[in-house]
Amino acid sequence: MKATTKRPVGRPRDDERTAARQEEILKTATAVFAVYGYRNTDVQVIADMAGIGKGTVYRYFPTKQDLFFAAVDRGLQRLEKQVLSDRADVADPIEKMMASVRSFFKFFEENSELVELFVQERSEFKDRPKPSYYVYKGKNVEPWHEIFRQLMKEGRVREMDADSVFDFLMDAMYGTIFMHYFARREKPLSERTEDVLKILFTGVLTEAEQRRHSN
Amino acid sequence: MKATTKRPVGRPRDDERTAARQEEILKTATAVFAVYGYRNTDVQVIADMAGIGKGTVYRYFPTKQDLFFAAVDRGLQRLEKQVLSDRADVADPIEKMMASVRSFFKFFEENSELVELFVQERSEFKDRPKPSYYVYKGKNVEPWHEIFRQLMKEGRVREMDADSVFDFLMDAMYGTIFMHYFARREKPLSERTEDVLKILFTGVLTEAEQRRHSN
Amino acid sequence: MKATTKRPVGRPRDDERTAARQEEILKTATAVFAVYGYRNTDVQVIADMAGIGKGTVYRYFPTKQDLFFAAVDRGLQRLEKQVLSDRADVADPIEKMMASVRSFFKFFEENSELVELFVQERSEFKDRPKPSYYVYKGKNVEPWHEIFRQLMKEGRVREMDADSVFDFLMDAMYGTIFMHYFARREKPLSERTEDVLKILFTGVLTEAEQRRHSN
Amino acid sequence: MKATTKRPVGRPRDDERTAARQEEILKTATAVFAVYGYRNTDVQVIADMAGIGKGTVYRYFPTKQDLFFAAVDRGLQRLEKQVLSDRADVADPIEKMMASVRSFFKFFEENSELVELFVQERSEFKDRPKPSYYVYKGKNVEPWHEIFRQLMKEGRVREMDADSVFDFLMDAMYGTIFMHYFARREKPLSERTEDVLKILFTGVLTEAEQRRHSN
DNA sequence: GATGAATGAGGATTCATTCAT
DNA sequence: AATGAATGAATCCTCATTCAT
Repeated sequence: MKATTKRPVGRPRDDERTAARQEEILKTATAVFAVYGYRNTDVQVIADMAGIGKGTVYRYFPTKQDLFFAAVDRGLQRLEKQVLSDRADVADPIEKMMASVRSFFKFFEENSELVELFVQERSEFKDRPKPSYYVYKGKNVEPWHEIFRQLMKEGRVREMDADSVFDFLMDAMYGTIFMHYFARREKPLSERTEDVLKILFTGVLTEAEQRRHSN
Repeated sequence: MKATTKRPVGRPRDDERTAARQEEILKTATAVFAVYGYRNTDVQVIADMAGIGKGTVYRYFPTKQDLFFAAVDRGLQRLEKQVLSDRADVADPIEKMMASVRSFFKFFEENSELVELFVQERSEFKDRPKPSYYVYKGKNVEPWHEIFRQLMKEGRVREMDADSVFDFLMDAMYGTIFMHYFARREKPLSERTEDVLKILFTGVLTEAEQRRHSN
Repeated sequence: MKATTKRPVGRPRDDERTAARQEEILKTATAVFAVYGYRNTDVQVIADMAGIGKGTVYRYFPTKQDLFFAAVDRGLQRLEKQVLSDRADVADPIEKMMASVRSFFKFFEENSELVELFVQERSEFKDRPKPSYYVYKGKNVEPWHEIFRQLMKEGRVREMDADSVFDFLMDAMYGTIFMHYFARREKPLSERTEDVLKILFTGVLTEAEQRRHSN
Repeated sequence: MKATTKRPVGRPRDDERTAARQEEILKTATAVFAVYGYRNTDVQVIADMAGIGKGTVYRYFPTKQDLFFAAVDRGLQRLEKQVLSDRADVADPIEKMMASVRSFFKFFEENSELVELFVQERSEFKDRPKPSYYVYKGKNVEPWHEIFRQLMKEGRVREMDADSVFDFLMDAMYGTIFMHYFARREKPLSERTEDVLKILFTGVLTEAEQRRHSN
């Protein structure tokens, strides 16, 4: 049996250095992948931009694919962290929704490279068992369902299938950021937030038409 | 004496055969690109699946890129044609909207490879001057604006910026199809149509909450 | 059994037409090969420039190589014809030499593409049993030897190995045209004729030095 | 404490090994290009003959063209070096000329592949800004002019345009080596040296005829 | 005979990954 | 541990030649 890690002193700094370098590589890789695309990116370029040797990159990430996935996952974690943080202090469920959407758009406005990474993940790795946004959604589906159920019980949100609402929300949100960058809109993403929330909340029809339409 | 037809005495052109073969190549290419992705697709495979020589593919499309773009454009044209056709006989503007959305979803349900092509186009050719959906949107923006303006004048749609509504509609629609395939939902896309329309039309809030929210 | 060609009248014009077309192809091919080089020349381009179909080119010349060789040979024949014609009326052997050299340079000045063809023949077909200039030289070696022998007998040309003189003459002549085009000299080739003849005839040393050198 | 050498802690460069390998590649490439011709040469063959991977060849020379040019340039440098070295200890200008010509012929006798490379350079890269022999000539033109001027002043070389003499010399020299290999002469090139020098110096005419001819 | 559509062998180049130092 | 030299599998594209019309 090997000795268990118990050497008390030694060089504990290395772990830190390792983590910092890993983060540095991921940051660089994210930027490069976003600009050139996964297939058009030469690992050498990432190494150069990170100021390290190519072999070192491979020391931290065994394959280019691993590196890419790690970059995507890092982005997802940062997204999740920011959204959770931004809505943490909000109590009212509707406000919570609004805060989430705002945070979501703000994040992608500041990290637009991530949109590219998501698209590339889908484009290159159709068969990745757990595409990233999927994971993200998975983790969030329960809390959101909870919010919706509560709002329906309170009579603030129309009685409808919680899944449908949630899916629509996700689709509208992801669709908005995708299209924003696909279509190269110039209006800042954050400025679209209120429009999206308004339509999501109240729909496009007038009250009268809504009623007529319900029959 | 025969009419002087310059010099071509040899094998006469067969435009029909040419067009059919081109269509065949595009169909095959669409399928193959969708499955393997642009970069992972070997033109040889397309040729094999189409049952022709590789040189023939290059005879019809000078580069792999040209072939890809042609496949995307063919898809767009078919989409446009179907949507226009499906809503042609609908008079009421709101019914027109509904018919469009239904047609749109139906089309992508039947041609899900196109979703892949769109994603790949963005992923590989970020700088294509006119990404396809963009063109599609461009052509449709004016008719839609017209519909919205009319509906607002009739008091059937809330007074709001027509651009915002249109963008939201596009985002929600494209977002829905993207997410549908990204997230590998199992529910058929067509079944989501009514949900999407309903939320789009009436929002998620109850009437009471909508009013409260408007203040 | 097929009828043997005995129809007395018919279309005797065809042979002429065939010959003219063959000549036309060779002329075009010479120009195109000279500009792009053998390997970089697409037979399609020759066909296009000749205003005929590619298949027709292959009807006249079974392979690209055959076409190239035919173009070279055509050039050689024209060269030989011109040189022989230009010196036909000259009686004095030294004048004959001068006329030949002048004619040679003049020909390549007017048909500089041929220089390219010769170079390419050597570059691409090292193993051609009978490289063109070789053939040319072969046909001419005997007449020239005769001229030299006569001049030596008359005491007008120094006693030396006729082969050496002939080789030197050929080398100096071909060397001059090669270098002229290789080095892209601007002075017309024809203007070099007298310089070359003078050095060839009298050498570069002064009389005094020549004598000193002979000891 | 060690001197701070930036970051490179990894495998140290081995400039010597690199230079040796580069030289090895060029030597192999020269031989292969000479035998098969530029266009008919598969870089894989060069790699195989050099006993290295194809990728390694491309690591040293980014394109096949670069490799070819490097091979030509290496040949030229060796030629120049040898000629300069062989005539370095010769003081008398005429002896210098003779030494140069002998050295030149000797070099190409021992490096006949270079003749092929020169021809191919012309054949494939007509538009290379500075064809090799051109560069060679350019570097040598001034020293040679100096020699000629001096000889004329001393009354050892006939008064004539130094350019004409130089061009003739170059043409005769290059022409001789070209023709020697084009025509596959069997007599060793070095044995032609004296013949060439003799004619170059004294011409072919007898003294009497030279005089008659000068009028 | 003439034409040009179809074919596929051939070859340059890229770049992920390995591994000697 | 870090580095970058070495490798070769993978792929796009060209174009001589064939052959149906």
